[in-house]
Amino acid sequence: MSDEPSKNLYYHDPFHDDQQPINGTGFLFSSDDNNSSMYEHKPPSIATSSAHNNPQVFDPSYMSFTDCLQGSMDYNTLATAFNLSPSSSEVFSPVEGNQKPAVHMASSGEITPSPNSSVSSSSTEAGAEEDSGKNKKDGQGKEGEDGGESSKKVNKTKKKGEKSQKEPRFAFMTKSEVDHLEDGYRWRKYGQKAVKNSPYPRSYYRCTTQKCTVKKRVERSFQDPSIVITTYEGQHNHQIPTTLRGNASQMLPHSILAPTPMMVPPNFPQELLIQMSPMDYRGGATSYMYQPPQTLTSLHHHDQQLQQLPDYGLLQDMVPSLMMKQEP
DNA sequence: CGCTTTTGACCGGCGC
DNA sequence: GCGCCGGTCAAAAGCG
Repeated sequence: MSDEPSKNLYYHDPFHDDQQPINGTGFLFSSDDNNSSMYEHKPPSIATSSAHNNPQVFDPSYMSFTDCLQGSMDYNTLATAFNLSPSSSEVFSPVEGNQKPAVHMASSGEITPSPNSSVSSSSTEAGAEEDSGKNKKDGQGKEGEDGGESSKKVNKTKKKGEKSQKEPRFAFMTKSEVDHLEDGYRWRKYGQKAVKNSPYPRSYYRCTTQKCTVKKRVERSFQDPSIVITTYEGQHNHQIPTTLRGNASQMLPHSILAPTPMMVPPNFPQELLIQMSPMDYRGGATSYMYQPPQTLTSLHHHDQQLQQLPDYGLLQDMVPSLMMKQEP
């Protein structure tokens, strides 16, 4: 693997083949429609084989994807958590259609090795990957009627009618040597597939907590092997299992959800913003942390705390001062 | 022994 | 209708 900081990253759309040049790193979100961002993730301190990799924690309150997922922090914070420079975060708004996704880079400061980056995403999984039938067998209730078919027949009873509701999802790129980044939750790998046009496979994980249907896909960019693209789908309906370095759920100060308005792309889909709203850190793979500077009106499901304005206070404790320069 | 990973098969959607 | 492809299943293997 190349450890050298790549100058030009290419984001290989997880769901499509188009890859776009990326300078530096970014962070991409994606939701129903999809969009994503990417940030750099310092490779695990000591090349842990690949078992558990702890994202270069920034100590006191260890933050991880989880934090991000749960919406207790914005991706700036998240970036910080991974020793990334916030300035290297970018957000793209997905665009339905083929229109080129709008890339936005937040240059809150520029402490990054990588000047500016331009990432484009277009992971419009809306159509195709829609979930080709997820929801199939609720949970895992396979009737196991193996009958007599020696051939392992996957008798899945998926109702085609119900197009399984599209779970909110988001993806982000991480610069890491390990594929499966530790995020506080427990995941069980349930599949791996070769990715077209890429030598790297895509792994499928499912949250092991009962009744939790959150899934995530992890794949490595073939353009830049040092980049890992993680896509979360669904929301956790439980708290972070207390395991990893302590009680993760306790490490997240509730006020870490300081959004960075300026990071919101002008034309960022409001719907996404909504879905990206912070829920409490009780769970929710799709709680995003930033809110549009102005609108948060049309709320959907997770609108509970959407409207509350972020509290930048605590964030300051967590993130470098530079990130705070952009407060309202 | 229980849980996770591996891996080939299967399923359904989509494009041709 | 057929083939491709992404996603998932589930038995077997691996691991602590």
